[in-house]
Parts: sequence; C-alpha cells; structure tokens
Amino acid sequence: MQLVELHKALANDTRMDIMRWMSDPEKNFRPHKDGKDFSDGVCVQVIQEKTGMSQSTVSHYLSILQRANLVITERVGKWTYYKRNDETIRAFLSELQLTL
Amino acid sequence: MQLVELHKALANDTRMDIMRWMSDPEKNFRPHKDGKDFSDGVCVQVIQEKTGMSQSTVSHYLSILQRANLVITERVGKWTYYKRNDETIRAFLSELQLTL
DNA sequence: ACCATAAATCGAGGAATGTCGATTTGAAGG
DNA sequence: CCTTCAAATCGACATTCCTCGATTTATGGT
Repeated sequence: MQLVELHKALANDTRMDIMRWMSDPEKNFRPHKDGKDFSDGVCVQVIQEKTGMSQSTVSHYLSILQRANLVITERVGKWTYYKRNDETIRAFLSELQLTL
Repeated sequence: MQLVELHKALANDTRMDIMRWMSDPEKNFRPHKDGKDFSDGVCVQVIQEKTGMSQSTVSHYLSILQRANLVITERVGKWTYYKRNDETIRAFLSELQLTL
C-alpha cells in the first residue's frame, strides 16, 4: 500500500467526487440506460456525464484511481463498470491512523 | 477543512516523512544545538539535515504543510520551530472516515 | 462485412509542482 | 554599525499533472 500514491490519487476534486459518489450510486448517478443496477459498479459514461468533463479525462482519472487500487473494474460487453475498492480504502484509513 | 488540499500537501514522500518524524522528534531528529527540547517543535535546520534536501526546498515544503494547517509555527529569535497540528490531523482523519 | 457505441489511448498545450542555488530578510552578538 | 547565522523568498528549469479533441480498440447488432 503506497500511502503517498493514494494521496496523489485523491489530490484532485473530480477524483475525490467520483470516489464519494460511488459510495451511493443510486443516489448520485442516473440509472444505466439498459436498466442494469449498480451492483457491478457504474459505467464510464454515467460517471462522465455527472462530472461534466470530457470522456478522455474521466477515463484517465478512472485509470489513476485504478492504479492506486481505489476502484475495481469489470468489463461486460461494451461497458466497463467501476466500483469502490473498500478493502483498499479501509487499509488506507487505518494506515493513516497509525502512521500519520 | 479542505480535504483535497490536505491530500495535496501529503502527496509527497518528503512531506509525509516530515509529518511522521514530527510524531516523535526525540526519536527521529538530532538534538538542537543549544540543547533546547522539542516541546515547541523542531527548527528548520534540523528537519533539513534529516531530509538531505536543500534549505530552500525544505522551507518551501514546510510552508506548504503550514498552508494546509498541518503544522504550527513558532518563531523564537532566529529560529522557527515547526510542530504537528494534531487538531487538523484528527479532523482530517474523521472527515475522511465520514466522507470518503 | 459494416456500422454504431463504449471505452481506452494518443498527442498536445498550459498549469502546477519539485528542486536547486542565489539573494534577501530578520535577529543576535560583539 | 557590522557580521553572522537561520529562515524565507526569488528566479529558473525540469518534471508531472490537467484537460482537451482526435484516433484507436473492443464489442454488439444488422
């Protein structure tokens, strides 16, 4: 667990927003067009619309969150679903508690 | 409390090290030359030696930590002493707990 | 095969950060 | 006053980050 890498990943308003929104997707995102629920995560398009930023930027941000292991990815057909990786988040918080 | 600003301040190995070292100055820093203890904090020189970086860089880093309210400064004569601001750190951790 | 859609990657410009040495400011002591 | 030492600020350059539009890579449907 790279503490500093995690801080870098979270040192951006949009990425922080995304992490928070993903805590409660039903509340924070519009539904998927095919009606699929959020149990596997949220697809990039829906996240992108919410942020109001370009598709490439959001895709890039998601890859940064993924490199930091803050999110888990699952590809299903054309779609890629992203959801929080709660294990990393828990580990991050307790490491911070101990070492900061 | 600017969550993202705090993450930025901590998104650097040296700054993170400094914060951690300041948790236990007796253990992590050499004593002050005049024998003064660390109750008011650690002077810049001593921190600088420990990091091995230039004086200007360390002074700059300390100002970043201060802008984020992660440290408290006290000027005494020629020296400036820096110590952790535990209140901000506590608030940061609990805010992260709640909102991340 | 061909088209449409979702996501990732590429290339680029500007902004912010990292880092240094040099200079300036401020305080203490002779 | 003048010197000396600690710390802050300045100016510069290199690296990283932000953000976009354009292109490419999957995948599905007709």
